[in-house]
Parts: sequence; C-alpha cells; structure tokens
Amino acid sequence: MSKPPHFSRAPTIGEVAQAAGVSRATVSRTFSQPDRLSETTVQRVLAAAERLGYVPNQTARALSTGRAGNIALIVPDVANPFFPPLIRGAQARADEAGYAVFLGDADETPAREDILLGKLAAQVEGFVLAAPRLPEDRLRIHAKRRPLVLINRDVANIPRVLIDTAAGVAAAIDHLVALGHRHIVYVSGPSASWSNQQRQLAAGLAAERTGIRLDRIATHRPTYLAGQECTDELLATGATAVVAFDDLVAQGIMAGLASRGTPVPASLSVVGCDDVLAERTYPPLTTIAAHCAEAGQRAVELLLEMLASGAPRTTPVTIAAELVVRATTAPPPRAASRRPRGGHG
Amino acid sequence: MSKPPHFSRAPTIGEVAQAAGVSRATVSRTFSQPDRLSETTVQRVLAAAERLGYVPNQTARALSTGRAGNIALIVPDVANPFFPPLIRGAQARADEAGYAVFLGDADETPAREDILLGKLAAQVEGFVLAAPRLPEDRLRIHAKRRPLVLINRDVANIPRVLIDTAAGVAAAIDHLVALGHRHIVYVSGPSASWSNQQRQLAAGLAAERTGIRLDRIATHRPTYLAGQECTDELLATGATAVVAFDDLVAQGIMAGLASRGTPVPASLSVVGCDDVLAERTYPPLTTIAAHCAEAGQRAVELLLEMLASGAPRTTPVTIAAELVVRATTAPPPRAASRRPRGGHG
DNA sequence: TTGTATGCGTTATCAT
DNA sequence: ATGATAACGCATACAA
Repeated sequence: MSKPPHFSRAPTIGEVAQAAGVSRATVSRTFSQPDRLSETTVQRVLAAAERLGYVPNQTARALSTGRAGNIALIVPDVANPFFPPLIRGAQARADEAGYAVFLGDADETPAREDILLGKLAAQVEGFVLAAPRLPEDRLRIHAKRRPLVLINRDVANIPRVLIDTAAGVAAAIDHLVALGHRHIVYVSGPSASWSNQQRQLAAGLAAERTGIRLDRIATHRPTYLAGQECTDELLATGATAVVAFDDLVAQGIMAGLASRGTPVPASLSVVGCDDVLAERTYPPLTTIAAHCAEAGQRAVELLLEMLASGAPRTTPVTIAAELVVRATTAPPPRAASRRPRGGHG
Repeated sequence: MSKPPHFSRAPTIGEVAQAAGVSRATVSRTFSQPDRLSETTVQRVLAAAERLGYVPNQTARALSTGRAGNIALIVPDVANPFFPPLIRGAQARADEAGYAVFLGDADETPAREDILLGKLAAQVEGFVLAAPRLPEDRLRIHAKRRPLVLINRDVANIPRVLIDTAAGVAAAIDHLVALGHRHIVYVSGPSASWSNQQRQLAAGLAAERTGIRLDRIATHRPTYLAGQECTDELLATGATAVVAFDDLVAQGIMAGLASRGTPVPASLSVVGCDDVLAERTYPPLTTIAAHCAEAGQRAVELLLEMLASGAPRTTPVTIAAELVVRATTAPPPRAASRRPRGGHG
C-alpha cells in the first residue's frame, strides 16, 4: 500500500466516476467497450477523465482480466549472434499487435529458464522460448499454464517453429561433392541442441547418399574460440572441406586456418550455418540462411494465434533454410584426396 | 474474470497457506521478509510452495505495493553488436535485484523511443535508455515522469553512464604515433551520436597535440558495409593508419582492404572501437574496450539507486575505455610515401 | 444503456 | 512469531 512518495497519486476510476456522475462500471466501459454506452455518457466520462488526467491502471486491469498485454521471450544467451535478429523479429511483430515484450536471458542454464518462466508467468499472456534446453516434462508443465511457443525445439503437441537447416546442410554437402570434395568434416555443436542433432544427422545421411567420407569433430560449446581450437584436429583429418555447426564456429575455424597459413577456399572449403555474420567475414562465408528474424516473427504470430483462438497449434511451423554460396567454397586442391578419376581431371 | 481456457490456473498464496497449515500472511512473509518468521515455518511454507509449484504473482504484488518490479531497457537496435553485451549486463543486474526487464527496440528512430517510453511507463518503475537519439526536451519530460538513466548521452542533471572512449581514442593515436605513423584517418559514425562526437573530438585533439595529420571520412551509418565502401576513399588519402568509429566499421574496412590486396597491418594499421567483435576478426583487431556489459550493469545499478533513494544522481558515472593492442597495428611501411601526391613532410 | 456486487492475488495494518 | 482482514484499481456477471 505504501506508494512511492513525492509523486501525486494517479486518479482512479472511482474519482472519474464521481466527477462524471456515473458509476465506476460505466467509466470502465468507457475505456474498454465504448460502443456499449451512449455517445453522450462516453463524452462526459472522457471529459472528466481528461480533466483529472486519468489513465487506466494497467496493473489493476491485468490482475482483473488476466490479460497483461505482454509476452515474454526467453533466450539462452542474448550475446550469441544467432539471437539478436530473432529478438528483433519477435519484438517487431509483438509491437505491431500492441504487445510489450519481456526479455529473459537464461544464461545457457536450463534451471534459469525454469525460474524465468515462473517469475514472468503472471505478467505475461504467453511465452516464446528460443532453443530451450529445459527437460521436456518441465516444458510441458509450463505449456499447460500459459500459451507457449518453442523455437528450434521439437516437442510433440506443443506449438513450435523449426528452422529446417537439415535440408540446407544436405544441400551444402551436395554442393561440396559437386565441387569434387570426397572427404568432409562436420564440426558439431552442443549434443543437447536440437539444431545440432538435425544438422549432424543430415550431414551423415547426405554423406552416405553421396558416398563420401564424413568425419566429425565435437566442440563443447559453439563459440569462435571452439572453432579456432579445433583447427589442428581438423587439418589432421586430411579433409578438404568442413561444415561447421554455425557461423561463429566457422569464423573461428577460418581464423585458425588463416593463422596457420591455410588459404580458404583454395586449400580448404568452409561452410557455416545460420547466416548471422557470414556476409561480414572475409572471404564472405558460404553458409545456410536460417532466417532467424523470420523465426522470431513467426513464433510471435503463432503465439498471437493461440491467444486469440485459445487452442494451441500442434503441428510445427517450418522455416526453410537454404544454402547461400559465397566465397569460402571451391574445388579441392589438385594434389589432395582427389580419388577415382571419372571424366575431368 | 474470464481466463483463457485450456490452461491450468497457477496456485495462489491461499492454496499454499492451506497446504502448509498457515495463514496467507505467513506465506506472503515467507517470500518478502523471511527473517520475521521462524526458521521452521519458513521451511514448511517453502516446501509446500515448491510442491505446488507456487510462484508469487508479480501483478498482484504490484497492485498492492505500487511497485511493478519491472524496468525497461530501450536500445536503438538489438542487432547492432554493441548492444547485446550491454543488454546482457543490464539484464543480469536487474535480475539479481529481483526486477524483470522489458526490452524495447526503437529501430533507430527517435519517435519510436518516445512511443515506447509512453507505452511502457505504466508497467515499469524506471527506464534505461541506451544511446537515445531523442531530443533533449523530450528526454527531460520523460525523466520527470519516471526515474530514467541514460547510457552514452550526456544531458545535464539526468543520471547517465558515459563510456569514455575519448581517452581510448587518444591512446590509440598515441600508440600509432609511437609506431611511427604521421598520417591517420578517422572514419566517423553518425554525427548525431554522442559517442562519435567524443571520439572525433579526441582524435582531433590528439592529432594536434602530436603534430600529425588527421583526415576524416564520414559514414552515413556505422555498418560493416559503410566501412567496406569507404575503403577506396581511405586508400586515396595515402594515410598509413585508420581509426574507425566502431568495430563494425573497422571490420568492413578490413574486408575492403583484404579484397584489394592491402595487407593489415603491414600496409595499413587499423584500430576499431568498442571491442565487441574485435577478438573475432582476423587478424585480431586492435581496438578500444568499451566494456558495454559493465555499462548496462552500472546503468541498472544507478536506476536501482534512484528507486531506493528517490533522488536522482546528477553527476555522470564514467566508464574508462582503454586501448587494447592486438594485431592490426604495426609500424607504417618503410617507404612511408604511400602518398598520392608528394610534398608533405 | 447503466448500476451493483464481487473477485483477481498480494501486501499491510492491526491484533494476538 | 503469526493470524484476520481491509485495501489496491479494475472488469465483469448479474440486475434493473
């Protein structure tokens, strides 16, 4: 009850009612359903409200209706370049619909996702969880409480938008094979990540289908540093091309290669994923465009849909991710693993 | 009263009270002032809460106390690499203090800053505005309504944290001069930006002090592309070193130079600013560490301070930004006469 | 079309 | 140390 001092208390609905000579309900309706009221009373109430400087109290309204006009977006790490565009897309769409957005940074920690979900639940009409690491059962519990949309996490019956980078990875392998590569390395991301699982699987299948050799190098975390650090291991495989889990790792690999005097793409071809900083590398990185901004946008749209209909959409929304060929892929070096000589040499 | 269907209601304080065999007041105290309660009851209540999955309803709490428990952070562009670390820092600090944060993306538009300020005001105890472009008078109006902290905008009497990159820029010039450079270019950012004004001024003064020649190239917007596009103009000056407005521009310049076969730092030294992606470039970029995460953190601290004391702090908080020498600066090429025209000594 | 009465979940005041 | 209960400001069944 103790309001902050030094600031004049805002007028309440009651005071406006009294000033306008109507009931509080009428004042309430003036702001929520004016059409249910006579034109004259609406005007009278509005005038009184104006005079007193009345503005509906959002908090009280939220408590009463359960509708806060807010949504929450929770991401594992704001600073990971994958998320800012996604945040931006979500933000923009929410804003269009008149929603304000809470941003939660889970700090890559499932437990923190859980806490944020709990703390924000009351102030929010729904959630968008980007690449959550939370166990499926927890996810389901939260999804029961509040409308909830996942991004890049595939849990049956809970609304989700999935970026189909798998097809892009397959396309990347095909692209490399077409260039003449026969030995490729996939540098993986977190094994718990849905995205990584998809990409790794797709790479394996594509390799099998095209009959080339595919090695795999694991990174603990998908960072620039991790990419840099796996360079030696990568070179040791003797592969002529590498597909990295994401652009960040690819960028690290490129730096590692550069510092070892291995030219890209002359000696080694590099493919990234996500297209979040690919056009800012030198040479410009061949990558898979994940359209993260669109993902954020679509996720919010899904949420708005649920909010309106009350019914969750159980089939995933898929965003196609296509290969973008830039300047880090080329035919393998002549001397290297250029195996059976078909036609051209 | 009509809650959306299909979703389970969150447990209330009353249910926890019943489950724990205490009154609602006791449950309330368990979460707000546990020290006023006996250790045993606290544990008992906590256990019951845990079991039921109870989390205090912030909205109800806000209605009762008048304190929303939220703050808003407004940035010009989430996707600009300068801001994610700042957001992260702010977020973390707010979270520690039990505050949730709204994120507003103003889309580089002053008018949108104004709108966001207005829309969020009701749900928020205070604001942090990062690098706002809003006119000073508007800023003051909003600052009158709600506690408000600025980052990288110097308006008298309104609380602000300023990243002092000026000193860093001076240090950068000194560093280059010490290496033997006598002709440097400053590639500027938006003229309306406080940061750019500081840096440009500092560069000029340092050049004057050391008696070297300083040219200036203007970029419309501080982007990778802008940096890339000014490369020819840069080379045409005949300078042996360049200080860019920020890392993004510097990275663009490095790409532009690379594609023109100009080795860095052998032919041209490059210095960035902010240190937001400097260690991810190749070669690693010499830059000025702005400590943006700390800036976000300090800004929130300032805000919390105001919230607690009720009195705004009128003197700015300054964050020192120091030069970080990495691998893009070196002595100028021997035949330092890369001048297009002869003549200058 | 408008008024009455009640509930939303919590904190704070006053007791005990 | 703990309980009972009145606000907090608004929206909505239910009446009229």
